[in-house]
Amino acid sequence: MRYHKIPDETVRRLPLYLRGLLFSSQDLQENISSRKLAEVLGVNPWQIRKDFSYFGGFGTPGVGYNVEKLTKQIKKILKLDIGHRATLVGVGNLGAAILAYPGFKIYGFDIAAVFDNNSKKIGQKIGDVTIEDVAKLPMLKGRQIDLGIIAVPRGSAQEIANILVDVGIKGILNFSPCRIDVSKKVKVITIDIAMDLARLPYYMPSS
Amino acid sequence: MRYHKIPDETVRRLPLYLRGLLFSSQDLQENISSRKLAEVLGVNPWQIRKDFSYFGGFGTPGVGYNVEKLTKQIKKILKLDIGHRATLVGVGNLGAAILAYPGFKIYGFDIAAVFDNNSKKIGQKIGDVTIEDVAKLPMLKGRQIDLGIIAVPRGSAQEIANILVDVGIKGILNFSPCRIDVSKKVKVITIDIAMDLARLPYYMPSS
DNA sequence: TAATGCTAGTGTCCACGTTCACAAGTAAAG
DNA sequence: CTTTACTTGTGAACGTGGACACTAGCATTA
Ligand SMILES: NC(=O)c1ccc[n+]([C@@H]2O[C@H](COP(=O)([O-])OP(=O)(O)OC[C@H]3O[C@@H](n4cnc5c(N)ncnc54)[C@H](O)[C@@H]3O)[C@@H](O)[C@H]2O)c1
Ligand SMILES: NC(=O)c1ccc[n+]([C@@H]2O[C@H](COP(=O)([O-])OP(=O)(O)OC[C@H]3O[C@@H](n4cnc5c(N)ncnc54)[C@H](O)[C@@H]3O)[C@@H](O)[C@H]2O)c1
Repeated sequence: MRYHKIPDETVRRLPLYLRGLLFSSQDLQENISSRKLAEVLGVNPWQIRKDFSYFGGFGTPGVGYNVEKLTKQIKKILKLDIGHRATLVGVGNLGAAILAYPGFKIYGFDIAAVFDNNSKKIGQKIGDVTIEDVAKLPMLKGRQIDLGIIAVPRGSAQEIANILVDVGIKGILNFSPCRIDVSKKVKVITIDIAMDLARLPYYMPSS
Repeated sequence: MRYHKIPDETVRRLPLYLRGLLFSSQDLQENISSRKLAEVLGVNPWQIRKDFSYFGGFGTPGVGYNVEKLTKQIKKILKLDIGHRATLVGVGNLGAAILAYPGFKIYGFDIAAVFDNNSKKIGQKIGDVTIEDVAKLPMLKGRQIDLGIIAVPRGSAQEIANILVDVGIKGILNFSPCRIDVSKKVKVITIDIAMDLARLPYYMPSS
């Protein structure tokens, strides 16, 4: 294998492959072929092989990929081999749903601290975390948290992001429908659910 | 302007432009330049102009784009000029959050029917809709609903999707972390929040 | 050992999308 | 009218990523 810059699109797909491996590991097959994995996920086999080839040979011709080894490799590439601790800011409708969602665990994420500014919510315990006052957010340093999840109203998102960056968070998942401007050292991914819904009608045959 | 196939990536960005126009329309400026809009959204001006150019000239050189006209045009292209009625299936943590979310309105969406299979929830009224028994989902036809939102556990997602297709839904927004297989006539967009979070660490400097 | 069947890895070509530079158009000021 | 400042619209160059075909490797069977 020669040197290759890894395409962003490949990185985008790796979690999908990982999901496929983790969810279909009930099959208890030791090996899985690119054809089989592609079938499960609804993608092309050669896309999968190409993506993996950027990182060196995982598989064995004639056999496929060892599920356990492949899973570990992808986790390592995505830096999910070490667990990550996240903080959630804003425990409203969406925040509460995220907090209750078990789906982050399979990727090794742990929501270890949550904040809100509503005095009625502060102190409440949800699952095994207690909602803290957002005023104390700036003191988060040293609690080994490297990810931030923003679920506050749009007007407060940038402000919260600034604090998160100050306390050393390296990645932000933002649910507010707005741009967030931070140091280039920090990666921000914004999910705007309404925007995704908005492009659905375009593809629908006009009734 | 000649004939051009509209790139998918352009369609993906149109809702973003629309969001920018709708949220910054408090400025009450009659016109907005591509430079200004780009600044607000954090994208490139020429990308915006290129995207708009696929649909013909919206703007006026030296002046910019008329905000109202542009807004209407984008809505028309995305088929958001006519309102859309959606049904939500699964009123759990996430479903409830979506139901409470006012952000769909600006794109003209209305969640007009919601379903669940939990007898404790059926009959409950949230906002101005009442949760109906999912067993009655197959009888949705004729209620002028063309969009479906799936927020049920992974194992039930495909089953619900099949019913939605049967009753004539043309577009599905799926929050379950799984593939959904439907007729090619129906557009499915799947949002997997955990997957987005999972690619965040890759971009973070290893501490 | 030889033959067969399956699968990974990869070089190459092609399609698509982004970037850019510039011509052409508008408005306002001189 | 002329000049200046600004903005759109777009052809063309460029870069990236996807589709594919083919080689090489492994395993199983004869
Ligand atoms: N609910 C959804 O389905 C949904 C979907 C997409 C996007 N969003 C976005 O997610 C964000 C949250 O949505 P929501 O429905 O949970 O809203 P919400 O009003 O239910 O919750 C917001 C929470 O943030 C808290 N909060 C407000 N300002 C704060 C601050 N400065 N610091 C800390 N906490 C603060 C509030 O006390 C509240 O608990 C919004 O930006 C919304 O646009 C929500
Ligand atoms: N909560 C989150 O933040 C989150 C994030 C990403 C994805 N998701 C996904 O969204 C889906 C829902 O998540 P949730 O947290 O709301 O789960 P949940 O368990 O809180 O809610 C599921 C709801 O669906 C109902 N339901 C179950 N089977 C049904 C059926 N066959 N027909 C109709 N209703 C049915 C249940 O009664 C319940 O009310 C899951 O697939 C989950 O993976 C959730």
